[in-house]
Amino acid sequence: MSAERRLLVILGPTASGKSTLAVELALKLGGEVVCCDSTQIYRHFDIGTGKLPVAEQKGIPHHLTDLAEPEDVFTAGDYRRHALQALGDISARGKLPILTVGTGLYLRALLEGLDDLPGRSEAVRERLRQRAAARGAEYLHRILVKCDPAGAAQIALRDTQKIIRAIEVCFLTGKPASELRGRNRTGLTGFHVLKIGLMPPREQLYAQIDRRVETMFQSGWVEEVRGLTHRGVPPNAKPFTFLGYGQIREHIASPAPRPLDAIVPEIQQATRQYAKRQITWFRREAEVHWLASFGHDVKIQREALEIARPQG
RNA sequence: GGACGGGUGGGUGAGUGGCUAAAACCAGCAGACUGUAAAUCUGCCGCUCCUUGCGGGCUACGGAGGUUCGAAUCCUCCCCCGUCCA
Repeated sequence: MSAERRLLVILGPTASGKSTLAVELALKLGGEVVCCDSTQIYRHFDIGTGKLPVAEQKGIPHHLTDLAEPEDVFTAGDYRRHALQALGDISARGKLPILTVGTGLYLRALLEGLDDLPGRSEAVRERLRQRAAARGAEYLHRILVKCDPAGAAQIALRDTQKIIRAIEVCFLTGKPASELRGRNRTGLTGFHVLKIGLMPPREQLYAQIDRRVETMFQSGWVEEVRGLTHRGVPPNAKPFTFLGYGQIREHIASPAPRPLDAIVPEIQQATRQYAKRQITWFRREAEVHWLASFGHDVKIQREALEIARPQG
């Protein structure tokens, strides 16, 4: 039996410096970076999703970005499949995979696996959406109560998105979704996982977020979006739901656009709220070595290296 | 100087005598979340006390008085703000 392979996980809210830390650690530990971010999956959406510019990658290979076209719907299941492949490849080359995690669900899907459930069915969803439009959102919840009472009890009346998924699973399998949960789930095996979490003080994080959004605009975010619309990416493409992209798209498309001065603070605010949701999720993550500052902080980089360095 | 309109909790803003610590929305805080997850959703949100309860007390709708059993709501005066007429 060969020595167990290792996986280093770096998680933290947006703007906490995960990418920078990952590159520094990769340089010292012979690693390659694997992104775990639901937005960096999409091609051509670069600035606003915070993809690390090639110049800052310092020659370290980065994986699992730019896997999907803007019109695609990429899901946690898709991510899991790609990630397993990438981890295997990197390890086979004798390199250390370093996962930078912004999307908690994707991390969980990779580490703990997903239940063996059918994927989305656009046909089923379309039918349900039509019914919801005709009969009201709470009508869907009543359908769910009929096909999966236990599951319905766990989902809020107005949480249409989760209700639709639960009904979808019922329709596709003929069984209540809640009954199928937790069976046949296989997590990641064969890897020793080490998690490092970045958690700067809230005030500093928020200030950093505000600065980062400004920087994105200075780097040509608006021009990027203009290019996307010229290229014909439809307004209802999924990536236009990502922070900022929808607002900027509208700003460009509107005959009477609101000034950027009004839009920037809104995007900063939405980003802070997003960071809070990430923090809520990550707090529950087990066995994380938490570091209370930013990944670009040299002191933190040293601490992280101490933690990550293989023991004796 | 005159005529209107308006001043409500961190913000916008509803409320014209009791059912109002005051709708709704936003912000803020906390939380949930296994195939859209940068999504979606939930709770709290004046202060305070305790036996934590559809519990008690206090403060609150520009200011000061007044009417009333009872006022954010009615009256008087004053102070601000906006629009219009001079």
